Amino acid sequence: MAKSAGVSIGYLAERTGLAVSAIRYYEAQGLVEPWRNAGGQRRFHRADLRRLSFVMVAQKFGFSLPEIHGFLKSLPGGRTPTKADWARLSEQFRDHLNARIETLERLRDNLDGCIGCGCLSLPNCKLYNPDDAVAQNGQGPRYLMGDRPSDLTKDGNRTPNDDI
Amino acid sequence: MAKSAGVSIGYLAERTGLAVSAIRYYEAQGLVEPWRNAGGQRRFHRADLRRLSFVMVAQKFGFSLPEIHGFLKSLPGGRTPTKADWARLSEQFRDHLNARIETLERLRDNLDGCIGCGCLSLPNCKLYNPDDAVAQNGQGPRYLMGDRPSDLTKDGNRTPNDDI
DNA sequence: CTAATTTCTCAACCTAACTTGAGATCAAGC
DNA sequence: GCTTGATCTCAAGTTAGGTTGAGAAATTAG
Repeated sequence: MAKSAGVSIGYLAERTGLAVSAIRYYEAQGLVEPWRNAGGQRRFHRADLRRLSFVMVAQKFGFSLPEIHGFLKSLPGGRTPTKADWARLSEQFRDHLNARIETLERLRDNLDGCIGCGCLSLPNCKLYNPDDAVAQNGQGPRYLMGDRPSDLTKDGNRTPNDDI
Repeated sequence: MAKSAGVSIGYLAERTGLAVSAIRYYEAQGLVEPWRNAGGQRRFHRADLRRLSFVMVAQKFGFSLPEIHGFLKSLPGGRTPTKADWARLSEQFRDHLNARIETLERLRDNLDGCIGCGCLSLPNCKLYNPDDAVAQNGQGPRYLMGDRPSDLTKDGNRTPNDDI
């Protein structure tokens, strides 16, 4: 059970293709927890190679680093994902991915239904529904196309075709 | 043909749901081009309501502001999109969306094929293919999981099961 | 032993799409 | 005329996921 010499950050960088700076950043985010050698340099477990690979795959599936942190913490003892862990986690991955695919398909279908409908001017346009937002940028616009519900009832004297 | 009084930035903000600051930002990006009144305040064409709506929809479909700028500039005379313009542009939107959906589906299918395969350790894992990246963040890791091709041939003395 | 690599820390920079704040001016209602 | 409220400019801040650079110390190669 003696703690082996461990591997250097440069080794992990070379093996994973990650930049050294990225690995340090991941440490800052709590995704890996190296110890230090006598000279103050980071030493990693060999298993961190798998851990970092897991991070890379999870990122590819659209998870944020905090979410990935959550996955890793959810493992018994915070261990590096094993084959069995991976089988369980990959289900979550697929659900996540399916949800994203569905959102995009709904958006596409609404677009199809909107071609030639004069769309951009209609309050009842399906693209109007804010809940269907792709929502990949947290701070995007809150409404899609004017006419908040209260607007129409409050403002009586507009010439209908004057707007938009 | 006299230039009408135009509408204020606050009016557009209220009608579109955009923040005033966002509309100013869009102006800085060249998406709208208001003129100024005597007091130096911005005045917009009513048609800019449709123009901004177009920007919002296009964003929802995953286009960047520079790309949207390109769409708007491509219109005859740089005009605000008409119904016919919209029909043409929406085809591009759909193509864009379909491409994104396909990428995600490929990723999901590769995941399905990988469950239980011990995946994260195999250089021939399908998730390894860098070209399949979701690529929504421009500066993600360049390789997925260690073992760059040259690595295996160069480094002769590794114990196979020692890695990852 | 010396030179060349690595690694260290820490702050600053990067992109995208905005927001926030300060301090000043403009426009509108009474 | 006066007081709100809207608008103005311009710089700086925000989030995510890192990168870059400076200057110093550790490690490795020969």
